[in-house]
Amino acid sequence: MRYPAAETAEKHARILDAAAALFRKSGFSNVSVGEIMRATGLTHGPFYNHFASKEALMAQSIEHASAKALSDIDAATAIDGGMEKYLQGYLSIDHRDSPENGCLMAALGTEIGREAGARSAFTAHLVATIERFRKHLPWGSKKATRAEAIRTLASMVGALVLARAVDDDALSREILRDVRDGLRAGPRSQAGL
Amino acid sequence: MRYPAAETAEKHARILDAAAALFRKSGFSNVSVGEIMRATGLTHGPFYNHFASKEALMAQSIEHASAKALSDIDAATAIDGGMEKYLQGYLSIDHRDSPENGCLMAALGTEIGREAGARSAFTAHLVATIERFRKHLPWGSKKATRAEAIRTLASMVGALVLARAVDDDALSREILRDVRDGLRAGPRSQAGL
DNA sequence: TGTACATCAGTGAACGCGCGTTCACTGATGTAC
DNA sequence: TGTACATCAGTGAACGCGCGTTCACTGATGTAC
Repeated sequence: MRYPAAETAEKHARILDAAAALFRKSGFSNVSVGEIMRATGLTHGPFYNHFASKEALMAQSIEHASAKALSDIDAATAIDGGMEKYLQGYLSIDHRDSPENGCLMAALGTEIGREAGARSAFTAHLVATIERFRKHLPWGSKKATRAEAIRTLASMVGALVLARAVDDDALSREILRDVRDGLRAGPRSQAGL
Repeated sequence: MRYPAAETAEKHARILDAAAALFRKSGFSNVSVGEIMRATGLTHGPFYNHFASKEALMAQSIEHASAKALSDIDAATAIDGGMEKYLQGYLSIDHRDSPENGCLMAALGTEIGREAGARSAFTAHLVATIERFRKHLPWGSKKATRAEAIRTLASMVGALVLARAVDDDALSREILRDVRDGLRAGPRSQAGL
């Protein structure tokens, strides 16, 4: 039967929401089209009214999650000291335990390189994230270089990936805490080796 | 037909080699038991003479790759300045482009948390790796704390994951270079913020 | 040392299952008059 | 405003396919005598 036009756009958005959450929680290959559609309260058939294929949905769900993630950073950095809070929140137990609402890179990082469509959407997300980090890293504008933004991001993503992969809660918390402390200490000294 | 006893053990090892390489290259769910067996030159049937299930193979292939990876670190650190070379090699284009022979954590990081058997094998690997890093980080024994080892590892894994996920070769090389430069600079200063 | 036979890793057809995707059908909505 | 009908998102059965796993069978190896 025919449905009100307004509902169609809203269902499209609901499919994207469900896909973005389920993909981050379980990985691309462990989530079926049927599972995503069930999560929106529909049967699997109309999926192809909304998306050309599962692969197309992967790419679009990354764009969808990226827009949300970037606006979260923008909201955080709009207030004073917001970036510091953002960094600490990123390396929190809560974030570790809710991949479905969390960082794309930490949740799907190792799988994205294998999906052509996902890769380019992801690249755009990373470029935008680096730029925001560069502008807003809390240790002052003079030292806040693009290289430092990249190093900070790599630490954060690596820490979350390891903290989630590990079986041992004490070790997992230790990883998050150590990297949090390292960020609080500011950029790497240039007087090392 | 019956086969020489010596061949059986050798085939078991070949299955583990093939699995460890294919899993790192394509991810657990994108590699089938048949594909692994074909890579060893056998048909899929005898797989179950060697392993109880695909899931059991995942866990054992992690142990197998871990043993190899740890002995590589040991070999590197046996010579002077070896650890520095190891760190630079980790963040090289070659390593980025050969996940099948490379770091477990960077290749399967986001998938391991979802596989119970793989998780505990991975945890043992991470514990052993952290300990080796702690002992051998190149900026001198006084500053080489466990926390610094963890921070270094998180940076390296994050950098490789991002460098592989990205579509843009220049950005990918920039990520590797920036994190390499950051490691060369030594541990984070405590005089930051 | 030579012969008879039990062993068991490998073969390849077969299993049930869930996947991504397609399609004939339904029927309230939106539109033409 | 009221009626007739074309539209099209949703339904759910069906498709071919590859997956993990099983199993009756094969036949050279290793062993008992």
